[in-house]
Amino acid sequence: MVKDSSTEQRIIQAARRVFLKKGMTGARMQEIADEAGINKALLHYYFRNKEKLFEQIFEEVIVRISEGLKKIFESDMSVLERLKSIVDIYNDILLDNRYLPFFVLNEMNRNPEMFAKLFEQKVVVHMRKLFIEIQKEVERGEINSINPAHLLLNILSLIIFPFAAYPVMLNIAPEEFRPFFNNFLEDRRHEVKQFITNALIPKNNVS
Amino acid sequence: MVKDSSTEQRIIQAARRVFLKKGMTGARMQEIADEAGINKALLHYYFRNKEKLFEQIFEEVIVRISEGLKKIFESDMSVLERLKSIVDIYNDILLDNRYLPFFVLNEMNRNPEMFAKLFEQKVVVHMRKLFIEIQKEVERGEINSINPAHLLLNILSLIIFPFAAYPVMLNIAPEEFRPFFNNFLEDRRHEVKQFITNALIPKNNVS
DNA sequence: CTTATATTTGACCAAAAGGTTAAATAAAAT
DNA sequence: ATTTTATTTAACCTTTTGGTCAAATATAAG
Repeated sequence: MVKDSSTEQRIIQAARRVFLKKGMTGARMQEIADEAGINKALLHYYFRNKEKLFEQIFEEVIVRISEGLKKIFESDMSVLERLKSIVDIYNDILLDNRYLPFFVLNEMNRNPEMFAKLFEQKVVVHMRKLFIEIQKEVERGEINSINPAHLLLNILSLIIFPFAAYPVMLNIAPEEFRPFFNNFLEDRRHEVKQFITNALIPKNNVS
Repeated sequence: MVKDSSTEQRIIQAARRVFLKKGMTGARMQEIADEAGINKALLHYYFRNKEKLFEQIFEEVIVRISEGLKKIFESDMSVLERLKSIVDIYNDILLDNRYLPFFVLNEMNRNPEMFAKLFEQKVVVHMRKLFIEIQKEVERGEINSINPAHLLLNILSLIIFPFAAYPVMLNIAPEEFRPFFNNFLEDRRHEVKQFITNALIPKNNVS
């Protein structure tokens, strides 16, 4: 007899929902069990403890994030195109799961070592390439002079942060300004690409 | 006899440290007591419960954040100057307390209503002004066309997110790239101002 | 000095939350 | 059909954690 994969899957899905929404410390095993429609004992039967279950979900998330980068680097594009692809890919991922930014930030802060370790193997290779490419592009005068580390973090910031801040922004925005927030997160894709293009293309380079 | 303000102050300082670092759910009353050099009973003698203590710290934080905005609006500047001032002021605040972004995001997510409510009274007035000013500036062609909501969130993202992401970035950055991360957070001030200036000043407007 | 008031503590309590166990049930293998 | 293995549960245990209390100590007032 084989372990019932549907129950295991239900648990993983439930854990994903709860952990993403509330983080490791905020999540409750009981809540995950309820969400999966089982009891706590069964939850512990499938996953020894909270840590183990969390790690599984966490790794899943890291994989999803790093796969995005990989995709970009398998294709053949200019730096600006690559950067725009990053925007597209991560905007998609975040639209698909709006709690991801909170989750990632939360865990970054709670356990930077684990985060760095998992991320390292999967992302650093690509980051290194991108760093070098950006530097070359700056030297060639194709884009404005900028420290690649700042540029990359600028882009990540522009994509990720708004997903975390959006619910609050919407709440505090007075009625009259609501129209500005229609379709807001979907529009980030376009807005961010426009913003970084404007910021990077040299002024004397008007086409 | 008057309540010993030094003990109360020590508690508040300890609570600030712990809450900011670990958030409401992650913080432990025992840890706050230890950090303040007292025991839990005394902690509860000064502050009825965790919620009350947390609210005090939380409000402090909101006040600090909103005071920054107020300062900007009491002075008389162009929109771009105002936006640059936001960068300066918040970069200072964050340099002074690097856990603030994590804290704010955490609480934004945990309790968006409370956040919105407290923020509303103190920030919305200024936000409304800035929205209108940005729109005017766009209409006059002084800056590139942009939805004010996106622009504001762009700026906040560029300032706030890197403080949360920096420790991890540093960890995963390979040795060879360490120089790019020297003085990183201090440089954000300059980098962000440059970036948004480039992004906002129209191309045909080279001075 | 004595009384009153404020401060501080150790010991304790109750609830929440993670985790275990033994027994029941279901499914597969023989 | 019977044995074996996997799944599921109710009840229970342990640790963590927020919170309380009565007693002790310090400080100020009369």
